[in-house]
Amino acid sequence: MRTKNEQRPQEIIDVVAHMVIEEGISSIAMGKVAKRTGISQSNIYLYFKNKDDLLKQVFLAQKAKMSDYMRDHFSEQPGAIANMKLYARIIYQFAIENPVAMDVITQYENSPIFAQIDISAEEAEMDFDRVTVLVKQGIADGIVRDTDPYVLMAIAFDTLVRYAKSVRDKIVDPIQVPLETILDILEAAWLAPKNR
Amino acid sequence: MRTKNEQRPQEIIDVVAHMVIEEGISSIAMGKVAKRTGISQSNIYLYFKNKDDLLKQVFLAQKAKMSDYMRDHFSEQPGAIANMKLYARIIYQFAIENPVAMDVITQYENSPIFAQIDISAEEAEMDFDRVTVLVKQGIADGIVRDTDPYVLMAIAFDTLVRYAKSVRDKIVDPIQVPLETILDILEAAWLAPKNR
Amino acid sequence: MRTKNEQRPQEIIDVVAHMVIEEGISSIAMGKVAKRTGISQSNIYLYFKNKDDLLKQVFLAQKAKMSDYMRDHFSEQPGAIANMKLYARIIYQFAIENPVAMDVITQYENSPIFAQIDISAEEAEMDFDRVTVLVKQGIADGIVRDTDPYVLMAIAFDTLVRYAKSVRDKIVDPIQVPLETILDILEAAWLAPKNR
Amino acid sequence: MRTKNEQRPQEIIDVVAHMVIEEGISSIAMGKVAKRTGISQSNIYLYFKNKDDLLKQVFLAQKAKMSDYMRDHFSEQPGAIANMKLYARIIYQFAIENPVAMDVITQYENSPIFAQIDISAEEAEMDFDRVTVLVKQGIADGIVRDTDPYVLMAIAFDTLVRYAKSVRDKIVDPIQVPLETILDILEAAWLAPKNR
DNA sequence: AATGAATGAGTGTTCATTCAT
DNA sequence: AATGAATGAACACTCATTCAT
Repeated sequence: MRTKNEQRPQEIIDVVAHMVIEEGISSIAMGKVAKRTGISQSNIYLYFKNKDDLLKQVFLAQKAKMSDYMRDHFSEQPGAIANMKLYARIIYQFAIENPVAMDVITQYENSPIFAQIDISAEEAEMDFDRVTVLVKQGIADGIVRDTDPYVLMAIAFDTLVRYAKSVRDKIVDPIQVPLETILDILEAAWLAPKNR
Repeated sequence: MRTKNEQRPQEIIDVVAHMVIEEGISSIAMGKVAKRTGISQSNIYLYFKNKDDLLKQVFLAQKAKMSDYMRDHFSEQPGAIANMKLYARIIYQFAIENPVAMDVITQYENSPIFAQIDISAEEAEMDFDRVTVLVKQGIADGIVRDTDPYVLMAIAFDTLVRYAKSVRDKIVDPIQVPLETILDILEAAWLAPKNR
Repeated sequence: MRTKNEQRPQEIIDVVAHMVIEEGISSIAMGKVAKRTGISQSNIYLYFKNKDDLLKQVFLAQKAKMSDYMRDHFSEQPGAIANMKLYARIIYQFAIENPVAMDVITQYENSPIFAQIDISAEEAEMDFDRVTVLVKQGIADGIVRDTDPYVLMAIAFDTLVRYAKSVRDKIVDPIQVPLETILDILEAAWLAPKNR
Repeated sequence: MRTKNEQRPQEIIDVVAHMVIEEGISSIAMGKVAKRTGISQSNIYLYFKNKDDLLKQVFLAQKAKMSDYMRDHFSEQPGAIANMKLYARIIYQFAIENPVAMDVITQYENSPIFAQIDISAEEAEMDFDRVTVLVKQGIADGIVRDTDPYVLMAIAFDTLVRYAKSVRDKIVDPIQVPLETILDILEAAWLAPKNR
């Protein structure tokens, strides 16, 4: 028998990820994927059950990339705010280093296709868990603003993603508005009122 | 004699906007649009050059709706922060009152379709112009944090959109985290450090 | 607007009927149908909801052909046996004159595809109704063998179909075994034992 | 050493026969066959030249089953009619005991696939040979109706097959219309007119 | 102006068969 | 001998768009 080409599924996923940011999820077509990867259309079905499965795998691969990146770079800091800042910093770094992955993730999360594809909730949710515990501690200690940690983290996430994208698209100049400024803004937003 | 035809394009746009949030941009089909509007398929081409044009008009219509809403509800307040808060409040109100329009806007802005369809940059950009002047004044007065106004307004925009969506999706409870809390957070983010 | 080509659906049905006897139901493909009719594949869907619908219409058209033929040629005779013989004769004549229709009908009725396609029972059932009443009368009069009329008619139907097919395929020589012989055999089978 | 391989072709044939009556010839797919038998898809081609060959072997196997059954159960009786009745009885019994085989046979014989697959005429023809000799003797003796023996036997065959199927499908109640009635009908059909 | 008819290109998916080991 | 990998051709069906009136 022929030996299996082990890298192929990953290769396909990578190609589709690029196609997603180039043309959008909605115009991903199995035929185009085949053409871009140079394998026959029917062959894609050896690795993926169907188109939905392929799209799901593409999304999960990017999520995994981000999770791995976070795991590799995050280490607990002294103080809730320091942890939150580190978290934000890592997201930015990831967005800069992996623009494709980041774009794919945000595009999926804003697409109704995403809702149709059956992705279990835990797979889909932003992985705020680890830092959320620390945020809660910060709130208990009176350092962090006493409100839903999800809201605080979401603000950070959205802001960093937008910032990274703006920098990439040259809408914002990172010299004039460096990452540190964004982190300062977020710190101000996070801090408990009495702590200012 | 008022002809029915002049309403038709708007009617089609409204229908498509609803279809976009129901099924996503990708599954908009001219045939379905024809069926939903009761207009013959070929007739759509009397009002729109092609599908891309239709989708573009749909997007621009929602943008216009938001601009109109802003114009109708915004009135200059004393103090930069008050203006910014009002601006944020209006965005939230619009998102709540016009979920379809808001969804369409964010869906488009996160999709490369957006880039492919020929929309001139000024049409696409968030219309921060009016409040931007006031923000700049606030910065000059030393009240508002001295950084790119676009960044400050984008944080507000993204945060409110996410908040409105989270409320709608019941991820965030508006009783526990009321709009005022979000505005407080934004105020903290906006204020010049020395003003805290 | 273009004027509708009214004959097209019928034309398609005729072509498919011929394809059925040439290649079998199972190898009917929309692409082949399109090629044979000379219209574009997508156009078939203007006239038929889908392939199942097309196959169903093809079958029903042949059934209708047979029903019409029976209606046009059957007239009540004096005596049950005379009626049954006339019925048998008409079936034979129809099979000879409409070999395609007859083949399609028998092929459908022996195919599991037939079961999958949703054809209401009354549409599918052999139309023995009219003659059945007369057979029952014959039984009541003691002329016809006292058993299920369906069985008696089915024997006639199967026998005539086989006979017509055998004649066509030159397995049986109609000079040596004329239709009258078959009818004699059937008469013997039908007659009540005491009437012999 | 008995190798497993020699049973494999037969095993495949049996599986396909069942699939034929479950889903019809048309939906037999080599992939499905492989899955059902647990043999790898490409391995089927070790035993069968191609799909047509497989289908042909399936058909011939059922024919052989019927021939064997006939050989095992038929024994010459005194009197032509007795022989013919026994023949008919055996066909019925076979149809009841081997519905799969019987269904496959009739499904094939009513399909042009049958004609396309290269099956030599003698393989395909109903094997009336043995009893035909006896029928001819009956005709010579003036007991059996003087006509083509093939016609007489075909009537019996078709009638029994239809009867068995009707009983199975509960269209005919075997209590109300027992096999003996069918045999009586056939006897009446067979007998030379003067012998009634 | 208005529209039903028409279609070629494309959609996702399955399939019989061959290849390479 | 045995089999997983691979594929081109086909499958049913949809679509954006144009045509003819």
